Amino acid sequence: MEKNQYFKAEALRYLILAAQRQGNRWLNDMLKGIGLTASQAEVLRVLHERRGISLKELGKLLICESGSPSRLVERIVRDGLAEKIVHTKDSRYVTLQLTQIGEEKEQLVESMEQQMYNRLNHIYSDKELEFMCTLLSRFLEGQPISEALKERGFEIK
Amino acid sequence: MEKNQYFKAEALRYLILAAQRQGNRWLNDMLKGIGLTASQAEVLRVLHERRGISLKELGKLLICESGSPSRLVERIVRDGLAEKIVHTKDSRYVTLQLTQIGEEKEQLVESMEQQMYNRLNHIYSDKELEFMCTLLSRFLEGQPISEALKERGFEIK
DNA sequence: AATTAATAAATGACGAGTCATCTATTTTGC
DNA sequence: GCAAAATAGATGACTCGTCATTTATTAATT
Repeated sequence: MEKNQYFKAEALRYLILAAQRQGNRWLNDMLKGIGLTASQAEVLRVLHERRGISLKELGKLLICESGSPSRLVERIVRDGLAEKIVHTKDSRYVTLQLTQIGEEKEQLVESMEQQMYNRLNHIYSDKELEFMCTLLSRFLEGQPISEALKERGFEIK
Repeated sequence: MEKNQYFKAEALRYLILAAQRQGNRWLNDMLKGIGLTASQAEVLRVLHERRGISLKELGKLLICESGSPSRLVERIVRDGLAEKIVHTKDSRYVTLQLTQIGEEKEQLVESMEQQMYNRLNHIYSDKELEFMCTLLSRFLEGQPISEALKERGFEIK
């Protein structure tokens, strides 16, 4: 029944890719209703939790993007969901703050995400969720992205 | 220790996203050496296995893209790795074939992928790989992408 | 104080991804 | 045979995602 030594590793690779894409499509389908994308929604959630952080700090917290989220934020500002405030003491920094509309949309994002999490809770038992998280964490150990996950509180211990 | 009912589901969501991104960066780093992207590499692998399939059939087999891979293939043809041949009986169809250079690069892709699979085999036991595949398959059950995975042979049974 | 380093953010360039729409061709149903 | 429906692929528009480079500002070095 064994194909070759790489069979399961390759299957895992494509299953992770497929799961990420599928989940993204679900979320984007819901978010489309309020004119947001999954990446923009992640920014709103982070800015709601940590008002006044800089672009650089935001970048270190996002999972959806590894570099500087300049343009992601640019579109969010353009759409009136957040505003940039140049730091008074060090004008290299730009701090970010959600607008009233941004805060309102953030609330809607939360409820949409919960629909997705309900779905996951329905598919998987608590132990299964935990086991998958543990195994995926092992894969990411030592990578820069692990810092972001840790900062965001997604540590499974 | 429980944060809230959605904590693990949310962690899983972001861990899958992070793992997909991380794996993609690894692969792209390697592939950059031969001027390819991970998506292009997937196309080469599929076209190597199934010579002469149409764009539509290719689209149904790819995990990296859900729609029609018109432009992905466009760039591969532009770079001289494959050629399009209009079907003689039904000129709506375009069939695809790797060029000599395309075949050579496909071989290099295989060996680079194996490096990644070796890494996965080192991180995980056989049972762990299998369990993760089983659980991720459950998430994708009933979704169109499952057909692609099945066609590609990534069924864990 | 002037020059150099370092740092934050913006920008250019490119290739994905996705959805909607358009074009060309073939099938179908009468 | 011909108009309508179906189908394959191309294309437009938009947003990611990533890397490299540039710009502006501050910190460090001499």
